[in-house]
Amino acid sequence: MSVTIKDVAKKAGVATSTVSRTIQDSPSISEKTKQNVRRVMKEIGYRPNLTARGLVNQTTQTIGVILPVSQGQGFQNTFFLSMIRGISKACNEKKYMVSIASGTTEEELLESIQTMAEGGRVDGFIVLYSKKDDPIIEYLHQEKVPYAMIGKPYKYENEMLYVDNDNVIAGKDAANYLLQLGHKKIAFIGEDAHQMVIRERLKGYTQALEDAGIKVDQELILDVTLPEAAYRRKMEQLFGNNDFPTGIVASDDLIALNMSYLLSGFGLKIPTDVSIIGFNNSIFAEKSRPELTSIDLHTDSLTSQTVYQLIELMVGKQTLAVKIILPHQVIERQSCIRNDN
Amino acid sequence: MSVTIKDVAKKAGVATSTVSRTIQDSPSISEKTKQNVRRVMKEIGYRPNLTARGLVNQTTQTIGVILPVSQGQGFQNTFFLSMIRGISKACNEKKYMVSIASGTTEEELLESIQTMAEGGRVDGFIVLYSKKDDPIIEYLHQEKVPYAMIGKPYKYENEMLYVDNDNVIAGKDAANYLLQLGHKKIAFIGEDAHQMVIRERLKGYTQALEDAGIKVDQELILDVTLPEAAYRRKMEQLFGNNDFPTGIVASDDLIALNMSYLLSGFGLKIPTDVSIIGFNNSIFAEKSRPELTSIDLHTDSLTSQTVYQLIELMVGKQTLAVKIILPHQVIERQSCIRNDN
DNA sequence: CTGAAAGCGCTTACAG
DNA sequence: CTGAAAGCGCTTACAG
Repeated sequence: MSVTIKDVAKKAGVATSTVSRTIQDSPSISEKTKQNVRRVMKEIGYRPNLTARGLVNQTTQTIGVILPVSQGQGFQNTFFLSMIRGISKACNEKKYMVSIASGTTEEELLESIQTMAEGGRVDGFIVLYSKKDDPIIEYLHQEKVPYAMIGKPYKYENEMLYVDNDNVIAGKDAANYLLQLGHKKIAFIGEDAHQMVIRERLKGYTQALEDAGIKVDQELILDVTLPEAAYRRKMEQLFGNNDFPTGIVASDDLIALNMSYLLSGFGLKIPTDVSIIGFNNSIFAEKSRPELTSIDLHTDSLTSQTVYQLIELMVGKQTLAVKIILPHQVIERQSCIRNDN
Repeated sequence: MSVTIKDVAKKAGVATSTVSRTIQDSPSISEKTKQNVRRVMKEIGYRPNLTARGLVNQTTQTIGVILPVSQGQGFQNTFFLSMIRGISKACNEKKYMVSIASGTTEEELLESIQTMAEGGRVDGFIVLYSKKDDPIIEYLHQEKVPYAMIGKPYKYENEMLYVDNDNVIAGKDAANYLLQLGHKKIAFIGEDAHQMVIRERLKGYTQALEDAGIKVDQELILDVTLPEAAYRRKMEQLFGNNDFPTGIVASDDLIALNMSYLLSGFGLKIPTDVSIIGFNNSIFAEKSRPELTSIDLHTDSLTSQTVYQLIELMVGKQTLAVKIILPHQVIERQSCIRNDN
């Protein structure tokens, strides 16, 4: 139905191969012919059929993005969407397309990834999460499908491409920021301790406290995914009396936001009573009142670097297991103040 | 590199056409041959090359999902991700893939959509937003690319496929819910009045109040996208004295969540002082404390219906401009109580 | 019930 | 500098 290379060739009075070569701007075609062909292409509105091109080149110019199996990832929502957007942006620039692989169960996800990979619909994948014993990673690895991870791998760390922040140091910096402001009793609130990111940030938090000569109290560490009742009890324990923590490291801006509301239930205000610092420097950090001090992770570079590196890998220019660690920085806003008790 | 239909044919001692037909489970092939061929396929790990198939069938089995140009859509984040997940789920089921079209500018978005559409990489699109004078819609319409909208179209309403809630009635129901609880002074907080959804919900809110014989006070209507200072001033005006609204209709759960925090700044508590109802019945409604009463919009059906209908349209089984309006319902939680002043 | 052949829209050696 | 031909991995009339 649409106009093909043949139509262009006929109308321009050349062979299809000549048209193909001018599309690729091959130096073996004279400038004159190229111009003529280009004119015709414009005239009849030719657009190359990417499917046909893909078939002969054995390449699809598309990257698959793998979302974690959906469940309880509530607070991470915003992170994934910005990842998708960032990847999409970098891909637009490189003339790649992006496909989404997602599923309600691990089987569904794997199935979808398999048909994409083996059906030749993507050249490679970007995995947006990291967890232990992940059959998806196992599959990609076994089948030697090109892939990259945003985050820190549990396994194959030295054999795969990944882009990440140093979340241990980031966690440390968050805690240090509060320590430096004079806070002594600092809590850590995270979502789902099984996630690599959270574990690392928690580790950094722990180190910072230890380095400051403060004994780490397990009671100060809270997991949002705790059952309702248990969570409520712990909150009561922590903030229900006068000896409450004056500082909080929240593993995510949204968690910080929710936290501030919960605190108001105990009659505590941010930052007057409690200082809080989040991660991601997301839109929520800017939109919440007071504006949230947050650790910026350069998510833009996270996505663009991943895309560029993965493309190198896919076109075979590079086979090394490159790791890229991006810097982070504290963005100071209004949710933290000095505490000199 | 990978195993093709030819390999299967040779090993099974049949022609490639026979292999192709057994893949499609054609009735013209004997059960015996099919079984033999299937065995061989399994044995040597054959997976059809979707690109090749797409080339001959002139179909790609993929749906493009169009995200709005990114800017200030903060609170909607969660909505788009759940749409992507829902679409992906329905597509997995129907053996379709999903590609993402997104851009930082309208030009970038359009460009990306064009190469997808004209490059033959998608069979159709789902548009996840609705706005006035949208060049994207214009393009899709002119070029007769199959597409569907989730939401209510500004233009071509009678010529296109869309799936939506009745947001006017939903807005009305939200306001009525509060009215019925005895609230008289009810505020409406929304994000970006240019969006169709918000306009509709606001309209419903207005109607409900009028129907109840309450004059609608423009001061009670707040737009989150207002500049910082102006927003703060309006909040002060509304909640800075004793005559504050006792009920709030928030156009989104996240806005409601943020609102509750802001209110705590005025010493007001949910639901003791102010009752609040949100939209989307999102994870935030469940996770916030108190749990949020919210209007469920059946987002799952929103996505699945859209996918099914769009597929019908793409395969040409249907050319009508179907509209599907999904029901909604109030999910009662703990953020609203009676008010008998 | 099965196979040989043409074709989907491109690209790329190979000749000239 | 340009063209004729083969081929990427499939599907589908057309014959038999």
